[in-house]
Amino acid sequence: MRAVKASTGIRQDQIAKAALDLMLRHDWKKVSIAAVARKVGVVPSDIYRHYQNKDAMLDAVLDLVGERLLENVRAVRQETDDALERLHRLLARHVQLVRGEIPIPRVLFSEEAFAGSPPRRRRIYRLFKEYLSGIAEIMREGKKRKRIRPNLEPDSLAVMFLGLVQPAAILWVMSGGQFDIERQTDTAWGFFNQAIQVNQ
Amino acid sequence: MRAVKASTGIRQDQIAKAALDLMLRHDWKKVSIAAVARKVGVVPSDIYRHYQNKDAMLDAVLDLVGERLLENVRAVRQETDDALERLHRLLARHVQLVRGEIPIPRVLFSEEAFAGSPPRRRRIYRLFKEYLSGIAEIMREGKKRKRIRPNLEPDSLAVMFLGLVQPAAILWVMSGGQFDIERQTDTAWGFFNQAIQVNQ
DNA sequence: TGTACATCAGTGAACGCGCGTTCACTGATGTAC
DNA sequence: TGTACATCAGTGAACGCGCGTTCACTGATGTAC
Repeated sequence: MRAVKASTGIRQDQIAKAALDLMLRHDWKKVSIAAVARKVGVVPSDIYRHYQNKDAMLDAVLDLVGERLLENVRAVRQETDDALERLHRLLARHVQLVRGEIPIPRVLFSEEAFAGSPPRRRRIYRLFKEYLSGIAEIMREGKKRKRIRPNLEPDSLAVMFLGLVQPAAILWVMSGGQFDIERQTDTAWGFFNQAIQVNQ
Repeated sequence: MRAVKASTGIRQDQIAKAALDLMLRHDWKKVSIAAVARKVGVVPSDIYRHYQNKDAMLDAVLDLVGERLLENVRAVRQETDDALERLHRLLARHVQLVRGEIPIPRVLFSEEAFAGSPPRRRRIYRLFKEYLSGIAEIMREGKKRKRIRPNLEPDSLAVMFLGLVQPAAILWVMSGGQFDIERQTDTAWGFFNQAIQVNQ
């Protein structure tokens, strides 16, 4: 049965999302053009109508992921003024992304991140850095408002902040959902929060 | 030129080490039988004399990595009695492994860890867990000797400990060695150490 | 000590599968007159 | 309002490359007598 026509703009988006979704279960190499096409409801060769090749498709997927991460930073900034509360919520949102919609570990620790073409690697590195600097910015403001201890360096602290989720996220994926990521990050947050906040 | 004969025991070891070495630069999928063979100095088909298939080869590689990690735990236990010093040294050793000899991120966060066959995934998960429980054990002893605060839970703390290196290790690999992993882990350790130790 | 045979590691050609990509086509949708 | 043509998304067959794996072989090493 012939698929209903759709404009390239729409299809590009559908394709990127389908690919990202497939990455919940497989890594990029195993996400075949055929599988993406099947999910979108077209035939493999039609993908090439909308993306130059598989590589260009990956760029679109990376954009999606980056967008989601930065969106979370923006959201928690709006939700509250308190740096500690912002971080707490960001952590929760990050966990939600990992658990539900977005295979962050598979995208950010993918082979492409480690050994892809230099421009691709730089792109992922930049994405990572942008997220980190969003986190650092929250911390900087927290220091100014005397919520976070003055002797701590925001940039290093931001990397440590990621360390609160990362091993947990990996254990969670690796265990097939067995590992209790919520509990681990809750505990980790309690510890981290305690260690960075200015004592009243 | 025909390769010099060697016994299967020796070749198996050479092959596993060659494969692990190649993983410093490529992920498992890209580590071809041909490349491993070339590195060992034999012809691709000879690999099958010593391993049933590529999968069996990966098991051997995982054994190597696991062995190195647990070896570090044993070593720092012997070097000093103090829990905090043990942890500090373990962190340094872990960084050394990442930096130099062993592509820990590529092995432990590999596609095989995330989506390999269930037995393979369980195997890597177990390896991870063993390392973690080695770390937790050091912490438990530290609590007993009143070096580590009594209100902290060793198992969660061990995962957090991994969080001190993990993001840094990934940034280091991703940036092609640009990111200053030493500085980051030093800072992170100072922070962590301060937060877990019993104040004198 | 030498000879004959068994054992086993190393070789090279060939096979086959998965999968990304190309290409000439079909048919639907939009637009000019 | 209807017709003709241009544009562009969707199709299916075919190609080619990379790579794991097989297999019948060669030749070196070890061992029995």
